[in-house]
Amino acid sequence: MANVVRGPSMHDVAARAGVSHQTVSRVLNGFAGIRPGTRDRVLAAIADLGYRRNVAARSLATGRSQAVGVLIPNTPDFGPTSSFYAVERALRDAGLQALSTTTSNDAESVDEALDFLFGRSIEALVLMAPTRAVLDVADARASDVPVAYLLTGGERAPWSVSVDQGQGVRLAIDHLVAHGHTRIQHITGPADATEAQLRKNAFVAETMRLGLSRLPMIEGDWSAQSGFDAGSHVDPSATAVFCGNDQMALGLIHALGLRGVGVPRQLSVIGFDDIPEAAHMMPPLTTIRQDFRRVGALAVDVLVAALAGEDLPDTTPLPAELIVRESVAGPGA
Amino acid sequence: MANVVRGPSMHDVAARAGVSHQTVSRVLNGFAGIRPGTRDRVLAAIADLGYRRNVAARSLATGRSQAVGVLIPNTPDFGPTSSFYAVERALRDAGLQALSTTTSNDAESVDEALDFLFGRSIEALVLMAPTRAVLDVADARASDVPVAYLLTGGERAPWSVSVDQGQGVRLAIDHLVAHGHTRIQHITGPADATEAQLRKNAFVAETMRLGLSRLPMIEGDWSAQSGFDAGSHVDPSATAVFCGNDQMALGLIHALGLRGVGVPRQLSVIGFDDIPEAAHMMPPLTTIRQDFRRVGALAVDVLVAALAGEDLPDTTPLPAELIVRESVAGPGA
DNA sequence: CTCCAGAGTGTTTGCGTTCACACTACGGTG
DNA sequence: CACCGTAGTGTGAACGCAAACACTCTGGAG
Repeated sequence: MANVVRGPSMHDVAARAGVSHQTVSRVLNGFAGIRPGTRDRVLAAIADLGYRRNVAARSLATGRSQAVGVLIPNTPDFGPTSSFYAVERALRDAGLQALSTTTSNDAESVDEALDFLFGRSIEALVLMAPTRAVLDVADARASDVPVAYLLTGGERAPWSVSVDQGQGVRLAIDHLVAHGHTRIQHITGPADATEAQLRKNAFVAETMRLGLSRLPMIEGDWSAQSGFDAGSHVDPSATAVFCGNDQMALGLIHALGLRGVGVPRQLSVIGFDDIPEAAHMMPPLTTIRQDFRRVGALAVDVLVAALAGEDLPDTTPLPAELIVRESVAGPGA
Repeated sequence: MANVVRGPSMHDVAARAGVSHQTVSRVLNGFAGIRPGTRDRVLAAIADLGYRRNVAARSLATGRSQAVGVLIPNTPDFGPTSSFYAVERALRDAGLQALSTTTSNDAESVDEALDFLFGRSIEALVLMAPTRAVLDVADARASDVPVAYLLTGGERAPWSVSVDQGQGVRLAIDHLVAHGHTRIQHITGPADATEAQLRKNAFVAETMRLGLSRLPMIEGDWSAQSGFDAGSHVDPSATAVFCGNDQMALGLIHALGLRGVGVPRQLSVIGFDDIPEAAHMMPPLTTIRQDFRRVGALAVDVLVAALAGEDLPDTTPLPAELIVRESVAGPGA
């Protein structure tokens, strides 16, 4: 305590401006009813002294932290990262502080991360929960603050913000079908990932609805490497593959190339996400775009509304968008 | 203030345990000289009440925030993101709180971000400064806290943590030369990016040292799209291209493919960074790997040492590593 | 001229914690 | 047996701010 340099306090500012510290507080908080001359003197004193309000004292006095926790999966993937950046920005714009922490998907790690966040008395939480395990851990602790869910694909509505996975999948399948494909195989994301399951379920539902052949699914883990590995398990009779994300599509196309299978000449491939690299893969990848930034911003809107006691904004899942490039052609074209 | 629910305080715990609040504090802070029985009673009371220490009050009393700011460029690229996650993790492991905020590279945005961070009275700062502009803004404000620099490529030593850009570039050039290339062209990162300039300078130095042909440089902006655009400006006499990063290499290879130029048959390409997708590009990309996570962790080590008043750890730039794949062959192979 | 309303400002208290210091009880020493 | 050191614990103040309340002017109505 002794060796810590403390900056000027309100009292110092007040002394210099010849007013009371309360007046300084009022100026700072934009209260009405301050004589312009007084306000100017206070402002000048603040500038002179380089005064900054002490956040700790403020939050102790008010009992509010102005902090919102953000739990981020520790994989530097384009989607979650984009959403996170959007969340951070929106939070700051709303005058809130983002308290972010990364975590792996195991229960212990999540629990520890939540301990950290709740320990800093966050007022709300953005939970990026790619797996049910993460969701379960979070559910296990009664949270007295509002929580917005990301990456859960609509689960926990209306508190979840998402892109409509089912609609995105249908966009993909219908595009393949429009090109004449009936034997479509699916490389899924990891079994524990909520969005992977949603895409898988939607894939099954849509192929059944359209009466398409049912080919075995191949499970990947989102990584390009797993897409590559999946390449050796592609059904010989398949004419198109719907990949759970773009990275796996990249790996798959690599593997196919090694086996002399041309995309899209011999096999069509469609991805999901539309990462920036998708446009420059060989061939450029036809895929389903998700607006990650918008999703992140909307999550903050939800929390801000909740904190203000207002009605929540509309959180029906946002539409995905088909991006047509060159990895899809007719079967046997 | 009235409508805010406040949790139990030290006094509540003390009352329940039949001790003074000071004893509770001592137990919490792990002071020696507490009778085991007393400690147990306090611990039990804490558990019963679900007591959590109030961070605001603590930091007001100590004058320390335990918070370390992290300034992140708002581009969700693999490298910075990986480093950021490593920083966040290391900070938490060190008992510090990461206060992260993203920013674009313009002065105003950076200034605003720094306002935010310093306004929360951070004790140290991890500055991810990809451009000189960011560095300049940060320099303009006298910071009384230690700052660790990332992405500056060794500038601001010993406070900067980086991968040795020069050595990485030499690795790349030497690899190309070993394959018989003498006409190597360079696609640079954006002119304002520090690391881009370092790579460029190292490229010039190394090609001169080896007496290689001097071909015009092409400026990109790190994006795959800019690499693609660069494709139409590749010198016809070049036999190899050294790309400032992997994404640009991806775009370049795409553009070359469109013009019927095979990689590496007709032109060799080498990247930089080794993003996870590099292994599955067509062809798999030979590139220079940077250990982003290690760099992030080391930045925290620097700050922790500085805060503890200890000697700084060794921050000589870390070595880059050549990853040989298939995008490099002999000229006219 | 007195009174009152209200604009503008000051005073006091409390937020939950740590720090500095004070106190108590107990055992050993001279 | 008085004394002192020390282990264990308590007391009061301070941290910087916001909230509640109290005060002092000024000008206009009566």
